[in-house]
Amino acid sequence: MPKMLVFLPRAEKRSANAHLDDMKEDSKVVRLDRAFFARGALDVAPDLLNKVLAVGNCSGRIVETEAYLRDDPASHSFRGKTPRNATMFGPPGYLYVYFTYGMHHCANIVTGEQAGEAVLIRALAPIQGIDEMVSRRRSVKAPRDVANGPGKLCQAMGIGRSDDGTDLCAGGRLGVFDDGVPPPDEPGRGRRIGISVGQDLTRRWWAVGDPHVSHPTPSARP
DNA sequence: CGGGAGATCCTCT
DNA sequence: GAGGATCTCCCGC
Repeated sequence: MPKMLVFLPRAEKRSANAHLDDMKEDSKVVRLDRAFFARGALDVAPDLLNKVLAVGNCSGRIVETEAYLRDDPASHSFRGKTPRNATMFGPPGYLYVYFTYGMHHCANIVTGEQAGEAVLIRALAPIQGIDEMVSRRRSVKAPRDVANGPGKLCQAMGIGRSDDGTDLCAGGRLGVFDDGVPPPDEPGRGRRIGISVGQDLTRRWWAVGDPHVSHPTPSARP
């Protein structure tokens, strides 16, 4: 595993993986394994709420997710495998990153058994490496606006198309962790954001009341 | 805070 | 060519 050198503050003497090293030393923190992601996206999506997405020195709590399956016209996998969405048809636990609108990236985690399904990570509550995340986010200062959207969180975490196909269960600098905080007992559930088809499906989940959720109100009433 | 327009380019038809 | 699993800026309340 290469030591990734990101934009660490000069005062920081820790390695880019210091955060992950800290998490490994904490017995309460465990990396989610293949089995977690091998389930259906409709089960994984709500279970990912309150889990921690880590990329090198930065991490954030997942507070909003959406599920995309093959039966869904809004899913990239709806019309079959292509060079772009190939990762979606691979094994679970891999990161599927796509580029859209000519300027944004979105990060998904492949679920199920090679069935072309994945869970879109829509928002994070920053935990560690906040300064670094802010530095990658133009003029945004408010912590609330650093990663409260799928494109924003990719920019903040430094996730790009080159990260597509990364195995999150392999122990690398990208991973999802359980730090002991359980998913919400009653997560919000409603319609997804920014799609023109498959709008009837309620496949979006979020942590109710968390200020980092991208769209707290629009889909609150499906 | 909410709505609307424009940016910008990769992907598939 | 058309259309995005979006974001920022700008306007109005």
